[in-house]
Amino acid sequence: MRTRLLAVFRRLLRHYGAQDWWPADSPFEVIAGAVLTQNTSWSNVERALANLKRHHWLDPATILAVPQPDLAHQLIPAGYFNVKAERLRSVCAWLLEHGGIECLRQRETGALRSALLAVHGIGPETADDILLYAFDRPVFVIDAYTRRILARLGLVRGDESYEGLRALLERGLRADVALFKEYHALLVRHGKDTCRTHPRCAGCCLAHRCPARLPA
DNA sequence: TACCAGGAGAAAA
DNA sequence: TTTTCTCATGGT
Repeated sequence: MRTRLLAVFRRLLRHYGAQDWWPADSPFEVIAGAVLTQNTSWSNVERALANLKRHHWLDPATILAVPQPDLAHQLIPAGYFNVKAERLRSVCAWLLEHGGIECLRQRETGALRSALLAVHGIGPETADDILLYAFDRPVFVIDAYTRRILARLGLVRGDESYEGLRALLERGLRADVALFKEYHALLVRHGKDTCRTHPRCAGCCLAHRCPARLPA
């Protein structure tokens, strides 16, 4: 498993180059982006984040001080703006209640993950985005791309539970923050890449050496 | 026009 | 417990 997972990683890295995720200037921007990107394309998230930056609102205390309708208005480009305004406020309240990001860094990964999952609006994938990219914890993020691509490559079944698939990959690769960050980024990069031979294939190119994208 | 995108929670079955 | 519905904008 480890050998095959690393082989896929090396092929993706060779083909796309390092993605250097997460695109953010601060750990809090990672957290905000993780909430805003739920079921939403990143280009739309960038517009909402730009709105927050323009207003100098990209800060937990400020976001809590702003009236929720005003916050929601700035989140319109990211879609689900009422839901996301509430979720962003929930995670900001949680951060402040626990002394902020740097204070939370003292916590053990399992305890931190449980605490994150208890926050309204933070599910497994969002929690793991935050743990890996904001807290530098060796947690493998499972998203639709990961499941689809690795299933098409025959490395996993594809119908595993979120936790089952995460455990499978973390055991297979061993704890490596830098590897997990780059691997997830490359899977997303590949998943977004539309194959000219097989539209919306998301992964077939690696599996079948699609001539449209991978040299024979 | 219909579908999808870097999900999660509530409601219904 | 599992499945379905809701939230919503922007690009293809």
